[in-house]
Amino acid sequence: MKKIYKIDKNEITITDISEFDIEHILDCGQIFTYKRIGDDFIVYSDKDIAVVRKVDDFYKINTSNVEYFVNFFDLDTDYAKIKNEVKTILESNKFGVNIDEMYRRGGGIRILRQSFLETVIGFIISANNNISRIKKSMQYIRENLGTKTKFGDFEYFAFPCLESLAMQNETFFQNAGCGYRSASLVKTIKMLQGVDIDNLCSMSTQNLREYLLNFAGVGPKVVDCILLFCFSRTDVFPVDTWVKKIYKDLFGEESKENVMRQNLINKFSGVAGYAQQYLFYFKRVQSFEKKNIDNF
DNA sequence: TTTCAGGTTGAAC
DNA sequence: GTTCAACCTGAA
Repeated sequence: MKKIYKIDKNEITITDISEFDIEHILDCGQIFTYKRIGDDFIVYSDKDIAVVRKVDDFYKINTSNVEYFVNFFDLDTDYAKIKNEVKTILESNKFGVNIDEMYRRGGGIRILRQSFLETVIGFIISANNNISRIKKSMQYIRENLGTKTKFGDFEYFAFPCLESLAMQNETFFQNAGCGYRSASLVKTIKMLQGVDIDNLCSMSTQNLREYLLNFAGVGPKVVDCILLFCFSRTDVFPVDTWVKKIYKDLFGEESKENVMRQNLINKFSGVAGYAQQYLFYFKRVQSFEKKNIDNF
Protein backbone atom coordinates (compact mmCIF):
# COMPACT_ATOMS: atom_id res chain seq x y z
CA MET A 1 0.00 0.00 0.00
CA LYS A 2 1.21 3.46 -0.93
CA LYS A 3 1.32 5.95 1.92
CA ILE A 4 -1.64 8.32 1.61
CA TYR A 5 -0.29 11.16 3.75
CA LYS A 6 2.65 13.45 4.43
CA ILE A 7 3.64 15.17 7.63
CA ASP A 8 5.08 18.66 7.88
CA LYS A 9 5.48 20.06 11.40
CA ASN A 10 1.96 20.22 12.88
CA GLU A 11 0.20 19.54 9.61
CA ILE A 12 -0.87 16.30 7.97
CA THR A 13 -1.60 16.34 4.25
CA ILE A 14 -3.80 13.59 2.87
CA THR A 15 -2.32 13.17 -0.60
CA ASP A 16 -4.66 10.39 -1.76
CA ILE A 17 -8.29 11.13 -0.91
CA SER A 18 -9.90 8.20 -2.72
CA GLU A 19 -10.46 6.55 0.68
CA PHE A 20 -10.69 9.66 2.86
CA ASP A 21 -13.73 11.93 2.99
CA ILE A 22 -14.12 13.95 6.17
CA GLU A 23 -17.90 14.23 5.82
CA HIS A 24 -18.26 10.47 5.43
CA ILE A 25 -15.95 9.88 8.39
CA LEU A 26 -17.71 12.27 10.76
CA ASP A 27 -21.27 11.65 9.64
CA CYS A 28 -21.40 7.88 9.98
CA GLY A 29 -22.28 7.95 13.67
CA GLN A 30 -18.97 6.96 15.19
CA ILE A 31 -18.10 10.30 16.79
CA PHE A 32 -20.02 13.05 18.59
CA THR A 33 -17.30 15.66 19.13
CA TYR A 34 -16.93 17.69 15.97
CA LYS A 35 -18.39 20.69 14.25
CA ARG A 36 -18.41 22.34 10.87
CA ILE A 37 -17.35 25.94 10.40
CA GLY A 38 -17.82 26.95 6.80
CA ASP A 39 -15.78 24.48 4.81
CA ASP A 40 -13.62 23.49 7.78
CA PHE A 41 -14.30 20.57 10.07
CA ILE A 42 -13.10 20.80 13.65
CA VAL A 43 -12.57 17.44 15.30
CA TYR A 44 -12.06 17.16 19.04
CA SER A 45 -10.68 14.00 20.55
CA ASP A 46 -9.55 13.64 24.14
CA LYS A 47 -7.17 16.57 24.81
CA ASP A 48 -6.45 17.29 21.14
CA ILE A 49 -7.94 19.09 18.17
CA ALA A 50 -7.69 18.78 14.40
CA VAL A 51 -8.82 21.32 11.82
CA VAL A 52 -9.58 19.55 8.58
CA ARG A 53 -9.80 21.53 5.35
CA LYS A 54 -10.15 20.34 1.80
CA VAL A 55 -7.75 22.02 -0.61
CA ASP A 56 -8.09 21.05 -4.26
CA ASP A 57 -7.62 17.28 -4.41
CA PHE A 58 -6.21 16.78 -0.95
CA TYR A 59 -6.90 17.48 2.70
CA LYS A 60 -4.87 19.65 5.06
CA ILE A 61 -5.14 18.62 8.69
CA ASN A 62 -3.79 21.19 11.11
CA THR A 63 -3.50 19.62 14.52
CA SER A 64 -2.24 19.94 18.06
CA ASN A 65 -0.94 16.38 17.90
CA VAL A 66 0.14 14.94 14.55
CA GLU A 67 1.02 11.48 15.83
CA TYR A 68 -2.30 11.16 17.67
CA PHE A 69 -4.38 12.01 14.60
CA VAL A 70 -2.41 9.79 12.22
CA ASN A 71 -3.51 6.95 14.46
CA PHE A 72 -6.98 8.47 15.08
CA PHE A 73 -7.79 8.62 11.36
CA ASP A 74 -6.29 5.16 10.85
CA LEU A 75 -4.09 6.51 8.06
CA ASP A 76 -1.82 3.47 7.81
CA THR A 77 -4.62 1.03 7.01
CA ASP A 78 -5.30 0.05 3.40
CA TYR A 79 -8.99 0.89 2.87
CA ALA A 80 -8.91 0.15 -0.86
CA LYS A 81 -8.14 -3.44 0.02
CA ILE A 82 -10.86 -3.52 2.69
CA LYS A 83 -13.45 -2.13 0.27
CA ASN A 84 -12.57 -4.85 -2.20
CA GLU A 85 -13.01 -7.55 0.44
CA VAL A 86 -16.41 -6.17 1.46
CA LYS A 87 -17.38 -5.97 -2.21
CA THR A 88 -16.38 -9.57 -2.83
CA ILE A 89 -18.48 -10.79 0.08
CA LEU A 90 -21.51 -8.75 -0.98
CA GLU A 91 -21.25 -10.06 -4.54
CA SER A 92 -20.67 -13.72 -3.70
CA ASN A 93 -23.75 -13.70 -1.46
CA LYS A 94 -25.84 -12.02 -4.17
CA PHE A 95 -27.12 -9.47 -1.65
CA GLY A 96 -28.21 -7.18 -4.45
CA VAL A 97 -26.52 -4.08 -3.03
CA ASN A 98 -25.53 -1.44 -5.58
CA ILE A 99 -21.91 -1.50 -4.46
CA ASP A 100 -20.58 1.18 -6.82
CA GLU A 101 -23.28 3.54 -5.58
CA MET A 102 -22.58 2.61 -1.97
CA TYR A 103 -18.90 3.49 -2.35
CA ARG A 104 -19.71 6.61 -4.37
CA ARG A 105 -21.75 7.81 -1.39
CA GLY A 106 -19.65 6.64 1.53
CA GLY A 107 -16.41 5.26 0.15
CA GLY A 108 -14.40 7.80 2.13
CA ILE A 109 -15.35 6.36 5.52
CA ARG A 110 -12.58 5.35 7.88
CA ILE A 111 -13.02 3.71 11.27
CA LEU A 112 -11.63 6.06 13.89
CA ARG A 113 -9.40 5.02 16.76
CA GLN A 114 -10.90 7.05 19.58
CA SER A 115 -9.91 7.41 23.21
CA PHE A 116 -11.40 4.91 25.64
CA LEU A 117 -13.04 7.18 28.21
CA GLU A 118 -14.64 9.50 25.68
CA THR A 119 -15.94 6.60 23.60
CA VAL A 120 -17.49 4.79 26.56
CA ILE A 121 -19.24 7.91 27.82
CA GLY A 122 -20.34 9.01 24.36
CA PHE A 123 -21.97 5.71 23.53
CA ILE A 124 -23.67 5.31 26.91
CA ILE A 125 -25.26 8.69 26.20
CA SER A 126 -26.12 7.55 22.68
CA ALA A 127 -28.60 4.90 23.85
CA ASN A 128 -32.08 5.67 22.51
CA ASN A 129 -30.91 9.19 21.73
CA ASN A 130 -30.26 11.38 18.71
CA ILE A 131 -27.03 12.78 17.36
CA SER A 132 -27.68 16.46 18.01
CA ARG A 133 -28.52 15.81 21.66
CA ILE A 134 -25.56 13.50 22.14
CA LYS A 135 -23.28 16.22 20.76
CA LYS A 136 -24.79 18.79 23.13
CA SER A 137 -24.27 16.54 26.15
CA MET A 138 -20.67 15.80 25.20
CA GLN A 139 -20.02 19.50 24.68
CA TYR A 140 -21.54 20.33 28.07
CA ILE A 141 -19.24 17.82 29.78
CA ARG A 142 -16.20 19.33 28.07
CA GLU A 143 -17.15 22.93 28.78
CA ASN A 144 -17.87 22.32 32.45
CA LEU A 145 -15.09 19.91 33.39
CA GLY A 146 -12.43 20.15 30.70
CA THR A 147 -9.31 22.28 30.68
CA LYS A 148 -9.51 25.33 28.45
CA THR A 149 -6.93 24.85 25.74
CA LYS A 150 -5.53 27.02 22.98
CA PHE A 151 -4.44 25.92 19.56
CA GLY A 152 -3.57 28.78 17.23
CA ASP A 153 -6.69 30.89 16.89
CA PHE A 154 -8.84 28.14 18.37
CA GLU A 155 -9.94 27.91 21.97
CA TYR A 156 -11.56 24.69 23.07
CA PHE A 157 -12.13 22.48 26.09
CA ALA A 158 -10.25 19.22 26.46
CA PHE A 159 -12.19 16.13 27.42
CA PRO A 160 -11.97 15.84 31.22
CA CYS A 161 -9.90 13.20 32.95
CA LEU A 162 -11.43 10.29 34.82
CA GLU A 163 -10.74 11.83 38.25
CA SER A 164 -12.65 14.97 37.32
CA LEU A 165 -15.58 12.97 35.96
CA ALA A 166 -15.62 10.77 39.06
CA MET A 167 -16.32 13.79 41.26
CA GLN A 168 -19.63 14.49 39.52
CA ASN A 169 -22.98 13.27 40.77
CA GLU A 170 -26.08 12.31 38.83
CA THR A 171 -27.38 15.87 38.79
CA PHE A 172 -24.39 17.02 36.78
CA PHE A 173 -25.15 14.57 33.99
CA GLN A 174 -28.85 15.38 34.11
CA ASN A 175 -27.93 19.02 33.61
CA ALA A 176 -25.86 17.86 30.65
CA GLY A 177 -29.09 16.51 29.17
CA CYS A 178 -28.22 12.85 29.65
CA GLY A 179 -31.59 12.07 31.23
CA TYR A 180 -32.02 8.59 32.66
CA ARG A 181 -28.57 7.60 31.40
CA SER A 182 -27.05 9.78 34.16
CA ALA A 183 -27.19 7.01 36.79
CA SER A 184 -25.38 4.63 34.43
CA LEU A 185 -22.71 7.22 33.73
CA VAL A 186 -21.99 7.80 37.43
CA LYS A 187 -21.80 4.04 38.07
CA THR A 188 -19.61 3.28 35.08
CA ILE A 189 -17.21 6.16 35.78
CA LYS A 190 -16.73 4.80 39.32
CA MET A 191 -16.13 1.32 37.89
CA LEU A 192 -13.58 2.66 35.42
CA GLN A 193 -11.29 3.89 38.20
CA GLY A 194 -8.57 1.31 38.49
CA VAL A 195 -9.12 -0.23 35.07
CA ASP A 196 -5.88 -0.83 33.17
CA ILE A 197 -6.59 0.08 29.55
CA ASP A 198 -3.40 -1.55 28.24
CA ASN A 199 -4.66 -4.78 29.71
CA LEU A 200 -7.95 -4.40 27.81
CA CYS A 201 -6.12 -4.01 24.50
CA SER A 202 -4.52 -7.41 24.89
CA MET A 203 -7.84 -9.21 25.44
CA SER A 204 -9.61 -11.17 22.70
CA THR A 205 -12.66 -9.51 21.17
CA GLN A 206 -14.99 -12.01 22.86
CA ASN A 207 -13.45 -11.59 26.31
CA LEU A 208 -13.28 -7.82 26.01
CA ARG A 209 -16.92 -7.74 24.89
CA GLU A 210 -18.07 -9.75 27.91
CA TYR A 211 -15.96 -7.64 30.23
CA LEU A 212 -17.28 -4.30 28.92
CA LEU A 213 -20.87 -5.55 29.13
CA ASN A 214 -20.51 -5.43 32.92
CA PHE A 215 -20.48 -1.64 32.87
CA ALA A 216 -23.76 0.18 33.53
CA GLY A 217 -25.51 1.46 30.43
CA VAL A 218 -23.41 -0.76 28.18
CA GLY A 219 -25.54 -3.28 26.30
CA PRO A 220 -25.03 -5.28 23.09
CA LYS A 221 -25.15 -2.29 20.74
CA VAL A 222 -23.06 0.11 22.82
CA VAL A 223 -20.40 -2.51 23.53
CA ASP A 224 -19.96 -3.25 19.82
CA CYS A 225 -19.55 0.46 19.12
CA ILE A 226 -16.87 0.72 21.79
CA LEU A 227 -15.12 -2.35 20.40
CA LEU A 228 -15.20 -0.96 16.87
CA PHE A 229 -14.66 2.78 17.31
CA CYS A 230 -12.16 2.65 20.17
CA PHE A 231 -10.44 -0.73 20.01
CA SER A 232 -10.63 -1.15 16.21
CA ARG A 233 -12.12 -4.64 16.63
CA THR A 234 -13.47 -4.92 13.10
CA ASP A 235 -14.87 -8.41 13.69
CA VAL A 236 -18.00 -6.94 15.29
CA PHE A 237 -21.21 -5.70 13.66
CA PRO A 238 -23.13 -3.21 15.82
CA VAL A 239 -26.86 -3.88 15.38
CA ASP A 240 -29.06 -0.79 15.70
CA THR A 241 -32.37 0.35 14.24
CA TRP A 242 -30.72 1.03 10.87
CA VAL A 243 -28.92 -2.28 10.70
CA LYS A 244 -32.23 -4.04 11.35
CA LYS A 245 -33.57 -2.46 8.16
CA ILE A 246 -30.38 -3.37 6.30
CA TYR A 247 -30.63 -6.94 7.54
CA LYS A 248 -34.12 -7.17 6.08
CA ASP A 249 -32.76 -5.94 2.74
CA LEU A 250 -29.97 -8.54 2.75
CA PHE A 251 -31.66 -11.60 4.26
CA GLY A 252 -35.33 -10.96 3.42
CA GLU A 253 -36.62 -10.77 6.97
CA GLU A 254 -35.60 -9.57 10.39
CA SER A 255 -34.66 -12.00 13.11
CA LYS A 256 -33.82 -11.90 16.79
CA GLU A 257 -31.13 -9.37 17.52
CA ASN A 258 -28.34 -11.74 18.52
CA VAL A 259 -29.19 -14.03 15.59
CA MET A 260 -28.88 -11.09 13.19
CA ARG A 261 -25.59 -10.05 14.73
CA GLN A 262 -24.14 -13.55 14.52
CA ASN A 263 -25.29 -14.04 10.92
CA LEU A 264 -23.75 -10.73 9.89
CA ILE A 265 -20.46 -11.55 11.60
CA ASN A 266 -20.45 -14.98 9.96
CA LYS A 267 -20.86 -13.38 6.53
CA PHE A 268 -18.37 -10.55 6.89
CA SER A 269 -15.98 -11.99 9.52
CA GLY A 270 -12.86 -9.81 9.74
CA VAL A 271 -14.30 -6.91 7.75
CA ALA A 272 -17.68 -6.93 9.55
CA GLY A 273 -17.14 -3.56 11.20
CA TYR A 274 -16.21 -1.89 7.92
CA ALA A 275 -19.16 -3.47 6.13
CA GLN A 276 -21.46 -2.21 8.87
CA GLN A 277 -20.25 1.35 8.34
CA TYR A 278 -20.50 1.34 4.52
CA LEU A 279 -23.96 -0.27 4.57
CA PHE A 280 -25.17 1.89 7.44
CA TYR A 281 -24.10 5.15 5.81
CA PHE A 282 -25.57 4.14 2.45
CA LYS A 283 -28.91 3.17 4.02
CA ARG A 284 -29.12 6.45 5.89
CA VAL A 285 -28.29 8.56 2.83
CA GLN A 286 -30.98 6.75 0.85
CA SER A 287 -33.47 7.20 3.66
CA PHE A 288 -32.84 10.94 3.91
CA GLU A 289 -33.28 11.28 0.16
CA LYS A 290 -36.58 9.43 0.31
CA LYS A 291 -37.76 11.71 3.11
CA ASN A 292 -36.93 14.80 1.07
CA ILE A 293 -38.83 13.43 -1.91
CA ASP A 294 -41.82 12.61 0.30
CA ASN A 295 -41.83 16.11 1.74
CA PHE A 296 -41.61 17.70 -1.68
C1' DT B 1 -50.59 15.05 20.48
C1' DT B 2 -47.75 11.21 19.13
C1' DT B 3 -43.58 9.53 17.30
C1' DC B 4 -38.87 8.80 16.95
C1' DA B 5 -34.07 9.11 17.94
C1' DG B 6 -27.86 4.53 16.20
C1' DG B 7 -30.88 0.91 23.48
C1' DT B 8 -30.53 -0.78 28.27
C1' DT B 9 -32.57 -2.59 32.17
C1' DG B 10 -35.00 -5.43 35.34
C1' DA B 11 -39.13 -7.78 36.19
C1' DA B 12 -42.31 -11.31 34.62
C1' DC B 13 -43.11 -15.30 32.22
C1' DG C 1 -33.38 -18.13 28.66
C1' DT C 2 -36.80 -14.65 26.45
C1' DT C 3 -39.87 -11.04 26.17
C1' DC C 4 -41.46 -6.37 27.14
C1' DA C 5 -42.69 -2.03 29.06
C1' DA C 6 -40.51 1.94 31.00
C1' DC C 7 -37.23 5.39 30.54
C1' DC C 8 -35.10 11.67 29.95
C1' DT C 9 -35.86 14.83 26.27
C1' DG C 10 -36.80 17.65 22.37
C1' DA C 11 -37.36 18.08 17.42
C1' DA C 12 -40.45 16.80 13.63
